[in-house]
Amino acid sequence: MMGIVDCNSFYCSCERLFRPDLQAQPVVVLSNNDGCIIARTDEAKSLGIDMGVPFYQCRDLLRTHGVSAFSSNYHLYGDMSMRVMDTLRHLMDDTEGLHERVEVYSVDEAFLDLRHIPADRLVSFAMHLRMVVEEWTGIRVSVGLAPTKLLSKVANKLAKKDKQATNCVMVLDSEDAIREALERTEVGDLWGIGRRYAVRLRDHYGIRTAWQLRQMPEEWARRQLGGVVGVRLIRELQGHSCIALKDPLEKKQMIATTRMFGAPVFDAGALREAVATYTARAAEKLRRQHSAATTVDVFVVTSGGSSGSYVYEPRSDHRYAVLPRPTSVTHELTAFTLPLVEQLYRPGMKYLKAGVILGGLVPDVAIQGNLFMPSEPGRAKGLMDAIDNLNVSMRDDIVKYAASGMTRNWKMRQELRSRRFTTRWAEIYEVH
DNA sequence: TCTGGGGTCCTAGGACCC
DNA sequence: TCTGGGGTCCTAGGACCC
Repeated sequence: MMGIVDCNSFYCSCERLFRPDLQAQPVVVLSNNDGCIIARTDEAKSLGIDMGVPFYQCRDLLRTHGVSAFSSNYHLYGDMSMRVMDTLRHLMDDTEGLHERVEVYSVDEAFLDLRHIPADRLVSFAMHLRMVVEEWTGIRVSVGLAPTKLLSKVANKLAKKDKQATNCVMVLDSEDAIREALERTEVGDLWGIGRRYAVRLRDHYGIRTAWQLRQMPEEWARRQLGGVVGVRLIRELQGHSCIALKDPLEKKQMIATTRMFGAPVFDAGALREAVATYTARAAEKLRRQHSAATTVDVFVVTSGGSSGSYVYEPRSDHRYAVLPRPTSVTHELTAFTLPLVEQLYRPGMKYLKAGVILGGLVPDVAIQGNLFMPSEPGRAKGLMDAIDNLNVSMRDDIVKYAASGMTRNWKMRQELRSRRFTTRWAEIYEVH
């Protein structure tokens, strides 16, 4: 059996931990730049606040109903996520240590491999997980258990839908239970079926429920649902597990840092500062997983609507470069990303967003030399280590490159952020 | 006025190799 | 009239996820 543990309204739950007065109150959390709603509590959902709605469009509704809104506080959420995942790993501890049983799938979700739990103990084990995680971290979770990853996601979604009846736990351990669950699940709610496929399935094939989809032949899925991806989806629906737990040691294949600007940018200087900053941030992530990049890609998003038009029509453009030799050194990367900015920049354009994507990642231990470049003396590597250590131990960006700029008018807005209670001494929770 | 950020996998098609 | 077979690697683009 497979399982998935999913934190309930995760970002909102994190905010409530330090605001017990909000326990039964509606709460929402906003995306970067305070742009749109990305997390809601059940109370907020029942007020009709949808996922992804722009903040400015529902400001009045929020005020009328006394909904508390927070800017996203990734220090807090990241730290709480680590605590939840550590708890899960502890509870899934495997004395034989043959393989990992927990796959951290996202900041608030983890898949579990439950082959070692006897069938008659699955329900009580799921209850136990839920209880201990809440006791140790204060975060409530929902648990879905089933023969495959996809079916466990189905179970989890149904558990969350009716928390009273299910106690946030659902186990699909019989054909009857699976059939009933799939009949109650809309095809668009399935993991792997997005909006495009959902519409096509409904309009072209009259398929509305997950149960209907399960009856379709594999060859049809191969043609209509993205090749082998579709075939796997059908098999998983039928209860044949074919998406295994992922190895936690796997490294990322690309690393990106992209941001919407706090206010539109018009001049090349500010654009260069932003790209230099994003390059530095991406390079930090690169060094953390001990990789080096062979390609850099810079992209910008401009406001496409002609002047006077109300239509929001962003357009994007990008340029990339192949490095003469893989590197993770910030200034070696900016030496390539900044010239790309010059290539992209057009005076008079209104820039809304920019990003840096590092690709062609290789391990940084055995970087392949280039016949035509002087070999890396190791000094730059030492400098990077020193900067990374200072920035981690002291505070964000105590040391940074001048190219990143000092004014940073383009920085994102975050007007409603709570304190970083668990990761900054100066912001720790106080009891008087 | 104001609409997030960071990833994954897969396929098709072209260049190139022996 | 005739014009191989079997690969790899790369990029662009499309779908999806949270």
